[in-house]
Amino acid sequence: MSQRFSHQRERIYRAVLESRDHPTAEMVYQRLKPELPRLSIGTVYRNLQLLAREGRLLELSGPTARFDAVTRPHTHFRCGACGALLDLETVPYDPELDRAAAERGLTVTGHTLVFTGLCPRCAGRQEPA
Amino acid sequence: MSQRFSHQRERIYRAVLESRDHPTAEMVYQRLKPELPRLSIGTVYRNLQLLAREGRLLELSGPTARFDAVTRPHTHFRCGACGALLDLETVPYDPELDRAAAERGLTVTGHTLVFTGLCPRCAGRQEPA
DNA sequence: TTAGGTGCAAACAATTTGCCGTGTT
DNA sequence: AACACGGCAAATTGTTTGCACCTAA
Repeated sequence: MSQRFSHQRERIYRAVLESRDHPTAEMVYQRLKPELPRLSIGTVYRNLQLLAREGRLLELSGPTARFDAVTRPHTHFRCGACGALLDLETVPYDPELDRAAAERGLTVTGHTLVFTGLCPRCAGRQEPA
Repeated sequence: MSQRFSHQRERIYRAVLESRDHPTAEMVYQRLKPELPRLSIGTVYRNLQLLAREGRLLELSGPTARFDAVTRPHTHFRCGACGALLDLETVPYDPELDRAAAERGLTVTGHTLVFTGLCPRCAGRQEPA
């Protein structure tokens, strides 16, 4: 788990830090390639993942797509350990949020609110289920 | 755009409807396989996608992973047309939400709130950018 | 009859991993 | 010297698509 200083990691981190568009791994790769011609896409994935695990970066939207027959906007909880995706009661959120989007000229058709953390089962274990 | 009745589609829809775990395409496929041995995974993907477009199902979490160097929980907006991912000002949401999760024994470490809709640029066009 | 739907397999795309030489401590 | 790191390419996964046949309307 210990880790040492790495040039590539810092460059990857800064590439994200200096971006305004929430880049994908591929986008980070393309941006760094001119400066770091020997950089490999695998390294980008490895480091983005590591930085996200450390909390230096935030990863938006998880891996595989999941579906829900309840189509009205509601709230989910994703267990970071076992990957379970649970429903939460629909709790009204501050409508101020919708307004904030509208003021920026954005047409809001819906929203997704996902909590992340640990489910009771995983919280009581060393190893995830 | 017209569509006719399809047994598989209904079974796929019902499989999601009767699940409590927000299944992936693969999970739906595995569950239906015993009853529909000739079902193919491609059909499952095709129909889940179609049902989601129609609004009969909700698709959670978008396609490719995107990263953000702002790690405190904040709000995003995804344009459904061009895929742009924008930041919204951090607007406080009802703290009731955190409490609701805690009451279910869930350890909440963060949350992701993503609005969906159209960005100003795409809202003013026929064809997405 | 005539589109739309499906199975099957091939094609793609996104992400991960093994191997082995390199860099950091 | 020990062990983390990075390049490269192969391997996995997740998802889409072309094609020929099937089926609802």
